[in-house]
Amino acid sequence: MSAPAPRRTRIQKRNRALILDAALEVFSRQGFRGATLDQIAEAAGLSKPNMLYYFPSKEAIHAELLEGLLDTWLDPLRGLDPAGEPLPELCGYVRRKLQMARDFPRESRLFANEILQGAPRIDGLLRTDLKALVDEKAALIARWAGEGRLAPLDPHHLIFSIWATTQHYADFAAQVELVLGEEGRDPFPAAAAFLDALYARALAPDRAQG
Amino acid sequence: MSAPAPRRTRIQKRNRALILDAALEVFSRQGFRGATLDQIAEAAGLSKPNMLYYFPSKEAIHAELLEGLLDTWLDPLRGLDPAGEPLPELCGYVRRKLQMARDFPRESRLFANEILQGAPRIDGLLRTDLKALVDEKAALIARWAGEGRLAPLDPHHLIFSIWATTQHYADFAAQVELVLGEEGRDPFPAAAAFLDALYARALAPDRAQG
DNA sequence: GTCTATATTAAGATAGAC
DNA sequence: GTCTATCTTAATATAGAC
Repeated sequence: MSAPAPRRTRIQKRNRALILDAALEVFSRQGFRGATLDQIAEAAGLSKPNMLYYFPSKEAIHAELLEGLLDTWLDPLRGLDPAGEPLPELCGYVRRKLQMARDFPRESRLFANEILQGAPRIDGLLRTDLKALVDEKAALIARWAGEGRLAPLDPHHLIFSIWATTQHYADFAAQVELVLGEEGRDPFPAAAAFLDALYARALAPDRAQG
Repeated sequence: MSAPAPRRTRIQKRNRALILDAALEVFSRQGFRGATLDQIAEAAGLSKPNMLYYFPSKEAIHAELLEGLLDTWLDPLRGLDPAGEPLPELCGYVRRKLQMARDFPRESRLFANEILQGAPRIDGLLRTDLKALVDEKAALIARWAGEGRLAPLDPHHLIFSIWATTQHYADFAAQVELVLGEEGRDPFPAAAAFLDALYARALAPDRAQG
C-alpha cells in the first residue's frame, strides 16, 4: 500500500528528521491550525524556505507525522496474546500502553489533538485499521469473559478505559503535575502501580458459585 | 474576587450569549490559536466588528469562557459527601462526571485543549482552586480506605482515572463513534453501565481476613 | 541545498458613517 | 449597535540568486 522508500542522502535524512521532530513538538501542542511554519522552522534550526525544500507544505509535514503514528500507537494492543492468561495479558497491555504514554507523550498529544478536532485527517485510518484491530481484540476479551476467566465487562468500553487512563498521563501531564504538586517528580511509577491494582481488581473473574 | 456583574440590556445579553456559544463551539475544536474570529462571528451570526463591540479581543472571549468553566466542571467532585457510604458516593461521582461529559462535551474539549497546550491560560486556577479541592477529596478517600470501607488505591490517581474515563467520551467522541461503528447510536448508556461495574469491582474493600 | 526577498492571502483589530 | 472599509501584522508559499 505504501510507496517505496525513496533513496535519500545523509543530509536529506538528517534534515527531514529534524523537521519532523520539530513539527511533532509544535503540532502536538498547538494542533494543526495553531502551529505555524515559523515555529517549526525555528525549532528545527532551519530557514522556512529550506524547510519547504524538504516538504511541499504544512499539510504534508502533518500528514507524514500522522501516517507513521497509528501503527506504533497500536503496537501494545497488537501484543495482546490469545494464548496467554487473560488477567496478566490485560495488565501487561495496560503497562505497555502506559509506557508508550511516558516514552512518546508528543505522539499521544498529536493524536489527541487530531481526535479532539473530530479526526478530520485520520478518519479513514481509524475506520479501517483501528476498528479492525479493536474488534478483533474485543472478541478475544469477550471470549475470555465467556469462559469465566475474566470479569464480564464490555470489551470495547474496557479498551476505551485503558486508552483513557494511560494516555491521560501524556495528554493531561500539565494538570497531573500541578495536582500532585511535586513538580520535579516522575508520576509514572505511582501511576503504573495504581493502574495495575485498578485493573487487577476490576478484571478478576467472579468466584464460581456453588 | 470577581467584578460585580455589569448591568446589561436585553440585546447585550443576547449577543454576548450568542458570541460565547459560538466561541465555545470553535475554540473547543480548534484550540485558541487555531480558532479565528471570522469562524466565531459566522457561527454567532454577527459581523466581526460587531462582535468586537461586545468583547475587546479574541483573548477576552476565550478568557471569559475559561473563567466560567472550572467551577461547573468541578461540581461533581464537590458533591462527594463525607457523610455518605464510600462505594455509592464514588460511583455517584463517576455517574455525575459522565453526565457532564455527555451534556457539556464542548466544555470538556475546551478544557482538554487548554491542558494539552500546557495549561498556559488556566495554570493559576488549577494551582489554587483545583488542587485544593482535589487534595481535600483525596484525603476523604484515603480516610475511607484507611477505615477499610474502600479498596486501598491511591486517591489522587483514582481521581485522575475517573476524569480520564469519563471525559474520554466527550474528548474522543469521534473515535468512540468510529470504533463502536453504530454511528447514530448513543454510547453513553453502555459507558455508564461499564464504568459503574468497573469502579464497583475495583473499589470494593478487601474482605476482612480471619 | 540554502539563502534573501517577496508575492499572496488570512487574521486581529480599528475608523468612522449611519 | 451595526455596518463597510481599511489598517497592520502574521502566515503560507514561491522566485530566483548563490
